[in-house]
Amino acid sequence: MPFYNVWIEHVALDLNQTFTYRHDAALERGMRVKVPFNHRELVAIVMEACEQPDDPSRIKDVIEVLDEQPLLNEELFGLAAYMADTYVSSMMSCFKAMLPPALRPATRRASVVYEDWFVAGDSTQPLTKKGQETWERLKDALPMKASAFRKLAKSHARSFLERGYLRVEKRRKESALDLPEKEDQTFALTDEQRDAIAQISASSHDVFLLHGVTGSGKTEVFLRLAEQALSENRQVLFLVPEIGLTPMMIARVRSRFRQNIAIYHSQMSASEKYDQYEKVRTGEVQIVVGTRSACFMPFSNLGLILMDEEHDTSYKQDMMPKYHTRDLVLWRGAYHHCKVVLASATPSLESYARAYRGVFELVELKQRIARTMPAIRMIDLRQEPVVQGFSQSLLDAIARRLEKKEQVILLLNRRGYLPVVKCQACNEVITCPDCGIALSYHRSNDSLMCHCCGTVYAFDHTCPHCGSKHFFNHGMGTEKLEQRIQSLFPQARIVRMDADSTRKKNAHARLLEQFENEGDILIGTQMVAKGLDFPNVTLVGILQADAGLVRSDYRASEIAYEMLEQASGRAGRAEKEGEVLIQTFDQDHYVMKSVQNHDYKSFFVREMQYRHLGSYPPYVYMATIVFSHDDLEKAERVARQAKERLDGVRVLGPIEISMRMKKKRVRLLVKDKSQPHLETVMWDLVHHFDRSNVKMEINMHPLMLEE
DNA sequence: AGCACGCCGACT
DNA sequence: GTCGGCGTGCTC
Repeated sequence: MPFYNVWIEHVALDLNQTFTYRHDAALERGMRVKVPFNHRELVAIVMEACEQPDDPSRIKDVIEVLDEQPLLNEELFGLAAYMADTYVSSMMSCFKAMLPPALRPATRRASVVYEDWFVAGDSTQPLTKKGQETWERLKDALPMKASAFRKLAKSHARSFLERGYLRVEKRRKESALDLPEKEDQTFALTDEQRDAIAQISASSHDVFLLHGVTGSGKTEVFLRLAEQALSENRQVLFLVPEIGLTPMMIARVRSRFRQNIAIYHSQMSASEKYDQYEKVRTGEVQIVVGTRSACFMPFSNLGLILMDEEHDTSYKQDMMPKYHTRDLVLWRGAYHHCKVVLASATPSLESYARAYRGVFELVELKQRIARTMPAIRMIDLRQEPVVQGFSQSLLDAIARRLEKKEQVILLLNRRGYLPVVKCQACNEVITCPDCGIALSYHRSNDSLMCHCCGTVYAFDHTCPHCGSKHFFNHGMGTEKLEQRIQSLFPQARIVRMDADSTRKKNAHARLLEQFENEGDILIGTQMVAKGLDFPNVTLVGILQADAGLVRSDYRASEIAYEMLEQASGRAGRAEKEGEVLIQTFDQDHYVMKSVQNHDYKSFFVREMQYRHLGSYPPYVYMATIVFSHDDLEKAERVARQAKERLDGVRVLGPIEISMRMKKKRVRLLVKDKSQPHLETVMWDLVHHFDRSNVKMEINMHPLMLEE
């Protein structure tokens, strides 16, 4: 049959349909071809052979076949279709997300990137005195990247080359990430770990939620489960939120499985990604450890999927297609009839709710290995004054730890920081009378705005509860904090970690190493709350603990709980007993109470009531639609027209949100009890709504409403 | 998406 | 008279 339906290269939703071309030789689904399309040549992916169309006069010929073998197998084709449906995206955008860069439709073959390295040559030619010194200093560091050597040797590199001290060698560009080497250690299992493994192995369920407190030895459970799958000759997918944040965990998995493992993450070069992808496809490796994009690896015989820190928001992609890794691995797990283990010390409400209802099987690890949970102490800021961020209690505690040569982590909570307005006299936050949500302050026009219904209120600088005119001034940077703590403890060696200091490649890992080896105090934003495991850290101090609680986002409490609980888990991870101090204005808040007792379940129960009352996930499914245009009026008008069209679902908005790419933006929030119904309604909008030049972007199941 | 076509204003 | 601005329509 010489006719084929293909998906063309464009990712636009307007072109989310197959086109028919003619080709006389046989083509297989998943091969790339080059085709003429609207005055140009495009790459396309073959979907299927088809009958001769009704109007064959328009049909053009395939220009060239680009692959001998299909790039995507039947499973991955199915996954693309599921992803496109679920996230209201085009098939092509899904293909592009799934394939490593080297194999994406527009690229012809894997491009291998080389870079210059210097290796030592054997030369005895004379050098200048300065040159000799430089050579002595640097020769032992060879071989080394040419660019790095040039930086260190200043002007000498050229003369070294000319005189034969250096030779240039082309080497394949490698990942910028250095993972630590680690000796493999197999730990004896505790009874609890043994039970967890036995429960998962013996169960007839497919999906598990492993709820294990920080330090309960989840990694060893993962490794044992992986060993089991491997012994049955099946492959293992091990997902982590960000490679850079869990270097020790990766090192442990790698040291256990050595040659058997592929690592896949966003910082790798295109050719490295391609290599790893091929190794999985050919079955050369059996285990893949990777970040969210690793969920597309071409496994043939998957036996186990592990998803660590399943609550982590980096599992949700924020570009089209806006997929959540969890949904995709559940689909793949079902396809391969293999077990999926979602793990976290602070599970997402969605996952825990499913475990609660028995959709997933709950497995718990309640005890730390040979240690107790750290003691948590609330410092009531209504009783004790804060001076430039610190209470006296916290400063005393820091001094005690430094004296004992132990390490301290200080966390400044700025997550999702929105400038809410809180009264100094009565401690109330100004809220929207219609929505009951904290209003956020907008400096530009000195007004208060509700990010739920979009109403703007004038701010008369008077508390509506008590009439006071004094408000708390939230807002302190890590830099200021560092200066302050340095002046109080001049001897202390301080490492600061925030978005600013970690902008450079590998800065993250370098700063952590610096802290572990020669630091006393680590100051950082919430990024220091995740995954770190330093045995000598015995005190964790949290400043502005309630900054997140008064956020207008419906997930504020969940995020705050997660942050506090994860941060507490950083203290006392070895034999030394840990201590956590939380500075709060609101120690009776249920988030604070639950954290203090390490009681996730009580947090869950309270939070679910709130979600139920407000009609929020997991009780409803949500989607946002963002309209963007130069002209705000026009974007709003089209948004209102779209709202009219959305039938049988609840729609909130439109509200104006922040500008992006110089475009004004407005947002609709859509809610419905049925996921399939929500999908149907959104697809209907995409197909039949005339958005007349206004860009429309859909985000299904968004995690962040502020965009 | 991205290109051609078309219909208007300001220049050699 | 033409060059080029970007609105509209179409793509097997």
